[in-house]
Amino acid sequence: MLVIEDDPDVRYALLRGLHDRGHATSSAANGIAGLSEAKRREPDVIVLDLGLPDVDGVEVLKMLRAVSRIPVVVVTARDEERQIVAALDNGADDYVVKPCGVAQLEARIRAVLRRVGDKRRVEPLVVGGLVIDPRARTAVLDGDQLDLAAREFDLLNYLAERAGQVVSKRELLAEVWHFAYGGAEKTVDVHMSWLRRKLGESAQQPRYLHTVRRVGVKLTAPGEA
Amino acid sequence: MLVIEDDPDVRYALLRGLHDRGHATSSAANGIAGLSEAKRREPDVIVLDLGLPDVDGVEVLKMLRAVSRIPVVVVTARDEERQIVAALDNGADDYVVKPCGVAQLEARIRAVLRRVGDKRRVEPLVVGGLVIDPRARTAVLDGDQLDLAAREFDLLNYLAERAGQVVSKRELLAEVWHFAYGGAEKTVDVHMSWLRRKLGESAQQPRYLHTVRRVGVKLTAPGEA
DNA sequence: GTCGGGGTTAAGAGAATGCTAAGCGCCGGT
DNA sequence: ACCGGCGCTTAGCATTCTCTTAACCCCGAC
Repeated sequence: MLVIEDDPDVRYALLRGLHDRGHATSSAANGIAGLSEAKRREPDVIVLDLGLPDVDGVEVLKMLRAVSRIPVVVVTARDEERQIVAALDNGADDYVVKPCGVAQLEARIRAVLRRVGDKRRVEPLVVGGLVIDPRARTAVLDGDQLDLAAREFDLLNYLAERAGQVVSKRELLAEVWHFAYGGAEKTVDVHMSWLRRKLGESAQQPRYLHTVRRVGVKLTAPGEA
Repeated sequence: MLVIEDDPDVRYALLRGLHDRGHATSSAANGIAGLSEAKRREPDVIVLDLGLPDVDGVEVLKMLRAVSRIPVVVVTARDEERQIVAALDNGADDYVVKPCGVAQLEARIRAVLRRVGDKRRVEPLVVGGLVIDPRARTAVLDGDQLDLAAREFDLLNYLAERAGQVVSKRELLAEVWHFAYGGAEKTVDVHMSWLRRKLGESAQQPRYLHTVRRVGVKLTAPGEA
């Protein structure tokens, strides 16, 4: 889910609301950044404000449609009704008139996803003896339910989504902690340690959580590389 | 499909347009007539103009909501923004700003129908020893009927529809309380507490209502994760 | 040996939650 | 119109839990 919206207040409100509902979110404050984000992240849905500072929203939409068919929900202020038509003609999947609540927006998003066939995974993630259900926020290891704190679960979930890949601490700070910049990487170490304890392993004898020195960490099933 | 709209031109335009698209339609020119039509015909959707000659549209909505949960799409002129908020707070499912085309209105109607469509379940919800009948608005726990206030029932029902999933308080405020923005999350806590009492459990010893710290709450059958 | 990374543990600050009680508005009865 | 009850929200306080920071240790590379 990518939100392209210039007003920081609105953007933040949307991100928070959508994140709370279990969407993985990212955002951009203008059209150019939005397009590059869209290409980089390949979100399942894009929420696009028409009133962007740099490029007209409809232009953004055209450029998007030139390369992908990611569903787009357009958000627009009232006095841009002509643009709504243009947006729909250029492949927008739905639109919402501001001001609108997050609930309404999310309903539209759900509807759009349903329409195009929601490919979002609803199945739990499985990595070896680990089963992670993001919707229930439960993690089961070899049949035993793990009791994880919020960050611990988010961390494990993020790594499980990328099982087998090395993930840098900086990336974790950005994606799991939602720190735009900086943040102490040490914090990640601490949480990793706790996670290892709860997974019944240690850094010396890792089973799932592997440190890759100077690079980051990797979650793999035991026995695999 | 019932259209409650005082302006004859608009009314006929809507009726004709909607009829042409295969909806069974009826109409009323004022609030009183609209309410009696709604009661008599039990339409699947109601299109409600806020600017009625006899009764304020929001009042009509309130009266409607007192007796039914038929989806309502509100139609409003531009300068009635406060009323939009009031309408949504009183249970409107969506709104459209005039002037708008029939196509647009119909899209909204479709979206609303789609949204409530899955909710038109006739079967009661069952979660462990809990049986919830949304139509009768009754909840039974282990054979005993629970005496729930309106909000308590809505809350329980919403959670039961998503049994096993974690739901955030903000989502609850949006979906159960119909607060577009903000709202005090403490309110949810209080209702949760009351619900727990009536379910014969406490936060320390939960059976159905589980707190997921920093995320939200989850309704599950006892014994399940 | 020394330096840079990591790993682990400990502890305090701050946030989130649970619950009681008070306040308030709405509605039905009189 | 007045009264009383009920349901909902707000306020406050106690309590629990999480996250971060800080400190110290270990290890491998140079």
